[in-house]
Amino acid sequence: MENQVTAHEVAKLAGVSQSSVSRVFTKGASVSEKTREKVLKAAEQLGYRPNEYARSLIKRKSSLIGLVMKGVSNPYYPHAVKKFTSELKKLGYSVLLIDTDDVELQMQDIDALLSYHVAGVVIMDATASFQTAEMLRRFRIPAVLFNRVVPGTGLHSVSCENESAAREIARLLIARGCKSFTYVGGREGASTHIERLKGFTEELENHGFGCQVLPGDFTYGTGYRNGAEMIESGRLTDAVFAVTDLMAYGIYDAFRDRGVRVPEQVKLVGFDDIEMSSWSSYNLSTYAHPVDRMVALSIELLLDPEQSHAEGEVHYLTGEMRLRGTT
Amino acid sequence: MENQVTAHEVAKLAGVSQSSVSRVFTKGASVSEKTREKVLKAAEQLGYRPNEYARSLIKRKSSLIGLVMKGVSNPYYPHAVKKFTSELKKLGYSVLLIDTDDVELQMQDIDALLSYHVAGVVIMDATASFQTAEMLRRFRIPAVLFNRVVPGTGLHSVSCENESAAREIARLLIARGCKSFTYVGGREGASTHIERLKGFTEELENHGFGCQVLPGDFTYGTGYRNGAEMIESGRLTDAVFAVTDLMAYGIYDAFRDRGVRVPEQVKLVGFDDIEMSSWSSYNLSTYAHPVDRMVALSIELLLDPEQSHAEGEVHYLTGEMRLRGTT
DNA sequence: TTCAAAATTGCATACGTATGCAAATTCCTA
DNA sequence: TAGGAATTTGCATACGTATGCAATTTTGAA
Repeated sequence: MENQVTAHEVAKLAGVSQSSVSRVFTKGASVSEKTREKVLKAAEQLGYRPNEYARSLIKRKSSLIGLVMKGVSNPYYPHAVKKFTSELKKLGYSVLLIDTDDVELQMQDIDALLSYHVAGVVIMDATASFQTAEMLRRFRIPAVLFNRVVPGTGLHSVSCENESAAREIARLLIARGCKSFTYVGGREGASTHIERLKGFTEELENHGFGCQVLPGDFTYGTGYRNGAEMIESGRLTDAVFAVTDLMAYGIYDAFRDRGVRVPEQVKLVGFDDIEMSSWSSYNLSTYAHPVDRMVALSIELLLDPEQSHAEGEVHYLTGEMRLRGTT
Repeated sequence: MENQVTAHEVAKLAGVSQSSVSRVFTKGASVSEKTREKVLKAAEQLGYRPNEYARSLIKRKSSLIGLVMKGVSNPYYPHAVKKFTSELKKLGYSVLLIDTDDVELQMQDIDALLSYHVAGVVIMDATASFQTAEMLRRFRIPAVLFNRVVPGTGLHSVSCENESAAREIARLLIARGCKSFTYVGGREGASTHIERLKGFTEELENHGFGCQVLPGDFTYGTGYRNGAEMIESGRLTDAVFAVTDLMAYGIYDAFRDRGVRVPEQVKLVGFDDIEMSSWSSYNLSTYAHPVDRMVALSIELLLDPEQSHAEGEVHYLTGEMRLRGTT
């Protein structure tokens, strides 16, 4: 950085003023074709890049978007992250990554977002939501909760049609002739868990069926334990709906290890459609998130000033059922 | 950002000069306890955060580290990413994420790294290495290749003891009584592939054994196809070593689908020890990367001026064998 | 060819912070 | 209490770029 090439040096070499150099690199500014060529040639020769710090400072506008996640619990997120970075890059934004579950660092993370005056924040981590949301509101930084809904924060949410998807799954299992049902859930309070539980149990009730509800936390391990316990306590049902694919794998493996066959004895459905679900070891029926559309909408909400300063709303997008071997 | 609170406003409220405010937020600067308190109080009241753009500009030093990855092919990387962000945050750095496999955006990605004059770059993506490495050298930006070695770039590499680990795996399989061997590889040219292949085949040769080598690309799908083909062409061996866990899963599933039992008929070993390997559906024997130490060393190399400007070296760290159900 | 309109250019300044320097204050010792 | 050393403070400036304004050049029509 000490040997930084500046617009002044480019200007000198090109025989123009610093302003002209700046205008060449500022879209929407007017420069003659002749100077543009001279400047670009000199710039290439020197390896000039506009200094983003000076630029953001003078424009009073950041080109960074904060991406807040916590750990790597679910392979579903890396896909979304990649989509975000690609799409944002096309719009000229870069991504500031916040990814830790160290509570002591959380304040530092928020500081970073504020120090860089990020143009917006995407939150993929529920636990950070409350503290962070407050700060974001205070500093009027546009924010979107991705795949979660946290009532009362006033932030925009972009989520999947969890409830109606869960209803669809219920109807599917009924149509397959199942008579008894289990729902294995996620962390208490998580909107994905709440909404999927609601849709599933209500739809079953509409058709005159009850539902066994088991607690979970979105992890494979807990899925496995739930699956094992269902068998050992004799509470196995005709159908199991797991709140995420990851938990479904655990349940499936617990069944397989104990000789319970899927789908012959039990039908199993997950949620997310992460890559592994199409692997032959699981071949899991599941509900696919409309990830690309969710990302696109999130970005739109963040960057449209109309939207981003409006009171937060919840946007539910429709995904698609993927029928595979477990039903 | 338009309603940015500046050091001047804090200074006015606290009744001191802007310089004093700056000194309170600059570590190593000398301020009296009295002014510090006044300033901190005023700062909190106004919600002041030093503007990182102005700061980086005047100090001519970035607090950003670029993290370059490509897609999400291997669940191994998210763990490393998280570790990087946490450790870097402790040192006062934030992470600029580059994550795309869109070739057209690659130049823009490099521009971003240069525009922000990142203090260093961690590269987790082999394909970007060549183009990017050249740029990084030209602009004297410290860089570390993580889990890959690309000869001739002059960049530091932090990697796992692939070769000796592969030898250890060969000896293990021999000790288990295997007589015929297969190696299923990764993308041609990838250092992890080359080194593991070399260690494995050489050690087998030392003991008088040959080895069938099958081409691969690090993906589950190709693992599966290789596994299937081995059976269908009658070239199944006593032991199979896959270049990554991900490929091992594919091979395993192909075997399972065709009634070939692991480990009774075939012993199977992977590499990486990602979380799934301990799941009961695979319970895969594998070699665990020393991820934490690899990350720590990478950061050390990046931030130590002595190291970062020295000619790049390859640093191999020792991991640990994880014996599970497939051997 | 001439002259007004349009386009382009350079000058000067501002963004918010860090820091060398000199002035002001505090501290310590005699 | 005096007076010199040490600490703290404010002033002024610089970092590299974008942009309003005025000066200059180019364009186009008569």
